Amino acid sequence: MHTRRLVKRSILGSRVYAPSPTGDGAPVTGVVQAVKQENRDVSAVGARRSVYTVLMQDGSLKEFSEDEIAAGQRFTVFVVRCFAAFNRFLHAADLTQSSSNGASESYKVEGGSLSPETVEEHRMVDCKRIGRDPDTRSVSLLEQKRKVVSSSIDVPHARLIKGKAFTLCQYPWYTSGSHIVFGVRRLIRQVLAPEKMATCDASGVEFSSRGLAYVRDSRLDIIHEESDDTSEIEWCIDILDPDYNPLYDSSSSSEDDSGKTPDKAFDKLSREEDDHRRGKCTIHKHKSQRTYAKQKKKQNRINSKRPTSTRVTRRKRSRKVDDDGGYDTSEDQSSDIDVLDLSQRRRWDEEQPRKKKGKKKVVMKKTDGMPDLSAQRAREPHRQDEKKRGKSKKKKEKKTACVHEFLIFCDIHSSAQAFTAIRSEEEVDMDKVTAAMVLTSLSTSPLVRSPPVKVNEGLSGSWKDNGSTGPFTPSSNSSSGGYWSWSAPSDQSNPSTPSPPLSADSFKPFRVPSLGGVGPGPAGPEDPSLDEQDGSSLLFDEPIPRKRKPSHTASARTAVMILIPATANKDPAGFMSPLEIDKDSWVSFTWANYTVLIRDSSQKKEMEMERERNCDSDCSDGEEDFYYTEIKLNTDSVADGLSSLSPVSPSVLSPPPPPPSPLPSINQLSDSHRPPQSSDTKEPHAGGTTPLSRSAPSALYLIHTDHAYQATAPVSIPSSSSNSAGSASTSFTPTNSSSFSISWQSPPVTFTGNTVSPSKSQGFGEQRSQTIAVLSSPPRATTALSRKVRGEGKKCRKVYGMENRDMWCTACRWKKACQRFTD
DNA sequence: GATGCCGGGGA
DNA sequence: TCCCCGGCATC
Ligand SMILES: [Zn+2]
Repeated sequence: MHTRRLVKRSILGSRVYAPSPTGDGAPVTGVVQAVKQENRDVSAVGARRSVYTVLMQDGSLKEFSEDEIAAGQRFTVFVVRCFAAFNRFLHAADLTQSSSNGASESYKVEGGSLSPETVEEHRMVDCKRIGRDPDTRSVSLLEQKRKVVSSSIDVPHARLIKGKAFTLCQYPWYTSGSHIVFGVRRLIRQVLAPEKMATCDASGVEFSSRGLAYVRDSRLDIIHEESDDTSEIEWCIDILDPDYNPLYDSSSSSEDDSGKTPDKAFDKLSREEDDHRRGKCTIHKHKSQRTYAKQKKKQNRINSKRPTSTRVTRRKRSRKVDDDGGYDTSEDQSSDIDVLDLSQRRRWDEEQPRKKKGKKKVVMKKTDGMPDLSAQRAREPHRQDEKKRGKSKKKKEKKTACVHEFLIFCDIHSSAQAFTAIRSEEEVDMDKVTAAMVLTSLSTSPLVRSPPVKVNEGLSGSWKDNGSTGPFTPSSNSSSGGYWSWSAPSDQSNPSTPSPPLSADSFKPFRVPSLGGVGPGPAGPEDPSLDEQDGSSLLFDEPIPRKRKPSHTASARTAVMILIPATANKDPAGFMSPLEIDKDSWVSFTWANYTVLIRDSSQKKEMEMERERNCDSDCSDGEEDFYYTEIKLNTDSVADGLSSLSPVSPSVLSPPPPPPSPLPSINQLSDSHRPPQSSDTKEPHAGGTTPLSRSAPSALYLIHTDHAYQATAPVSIPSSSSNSAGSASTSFTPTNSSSFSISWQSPPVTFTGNTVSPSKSQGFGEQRSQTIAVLSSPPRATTALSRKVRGEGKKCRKVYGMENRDMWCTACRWKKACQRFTD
């Protein structure tokens, strides 16, 4: 299968983690040089195994089985898995373990406690226990993937919950005891198939109702919700009014409940948290406001609902979570209450040791009018059955869409769906291909507005700690539609950049402020300019290209996600902060025990292009633009962070062949090591700007997804140990860069470096000169310039088809340059 | 093979 | 000037 081939290819050159020679946990990195197939009967998986020849840092070549180098791959999987797990997590009331990190800081959203292991566990559970020991690395990768897949399949079920959960995450300050007003969105456009999802854009969503929810521990109880059209509601919750703090509201969730919330306690809590909230909420507010504006229609209704009345009772759907990780989604229109159990936050309990049934039983109760979950469950027993759920695919998908909207990782979601779809069609064995596909699909998925999810937890994570800023705070502004924005946690004033008026679609870059602490202030101060430039990072809003559209389209969407486990100890690898690569273009937040960095490169690219256009400087033609853009991207992203990447020199003609060999440890990439030449980076990242690098979570995994099904092999970058030095590290090879997926357009990780266009790697200046040169040479220039480069966009012919030739613009009819769809 | 369009040409 | 079309560079 073609795909398969692609995958393989992409694997080549990928950085992987190999078991450490010493046997202890620290893995070693290497680059895959070759992949051999071994036909073993891998009964279980039914797939053949691959043996990877990896070039180790020390220059030696070693062969590893898939299992052994799973890390990299694992990453891919991991991501998926994580999400799936997350869902589970959300659902599972039991995750009591909250973990590890003492994260119980105040606001942590619960997700924080998920440790990889945990994830694994859950996953396993979900997966029906395939019988693997999560910890065992020996498990074959395939197997792992498989599992993952399966779990991801489950995802759809969780959509609602997920959405909620995420929402909560976004607003970490809503801790137990908080009340929130939420909105339920409904997807206007029903998305039935993953394919279509791509088409779903933000416009397809509108608020259909609002309600009040109470955050209890990690659970989000929907106390009251109003909506007109229940059936259509997808139940994505959006918090509309962060400030609203109906202390008086009741609805407690305690189990027993009667519905009363201990106001006092609650109050206390709220107060306690208030401070936090305040600061954090700021930006948020913006969003809210906007939202409000947008949703005016509904507002009327809503208003009435507001606070005072707290106990509502209407329920439309209810959902429950099981301890065992199973969750119930009763998404049906019928249920009234939604309960979200994020995890166990003990806080509330502590304060009010209420009754929790053993673990978290999820049973939430609603106050008055809310029937117990169990009751509901009873009502909707069918839902409980997972299998059943599976059957009703349509439903699932539909809902998923909803979730999609809210997740930062919408893409992922989609991919999950895509995957699901694929799987359903044929029992696919989850192998790399599949995984790759999943990832790929991720990138294409439509995101409606997906706000970045931010979990502000008190992770021990290094990132957060740094600087004054505290946890990550992406400062983004709202963008699209004003839907999402993050607020800065600690600062009361919103540190984050004020949201400048962005074009509707534009997104500001999320900056990860001083993560390292080294950096100057939190957000933006460092480089305002940067913001502007890279801001594109998280634009999920742009119009979504059709799925599977060629990556070339400007709108191609790709997303890179990096998860950095907070559990440093566990993960041996060192880590590098992607931020280093391009801090401005990454959106980061913490999730569970991970620091998650996401970047939608396409957006970035788009922005860049836009900018370029505006500047319209040298490059006059499309082609030039294109290149220019590319360059820029590389520059910015890669160079910026990696600086060294640049193949250094500048000779235009000869792009430096990427030396596959030494894997530079990312850490080294850090500023200090930057090669002087990096030139291009426009942004002055002064030393120390790469905060991330310093802090370091232990391992970093990176995923790269790309539109075109070029499956990119996930790369895991273990930076291991050495922060310092430089031993091996030299500079990033182009390859690496690609692995980092900085330049989305470039082919998947081909190790060969992106030969794609040498020029790309060059600095601007160089580029420019090159351009000039070209122009100067008459012959060439003429030829080149003479013919207009074909625009990327579809023209009349394509749009309307030959059948409707009459609909074409005249130019098209005459075979002249299209006037209607100009690029 | 399908497109997008330039350069020619006929009417 | 309006329309077509061959042909070629791209996709
Ligand atoms: Zn046209």
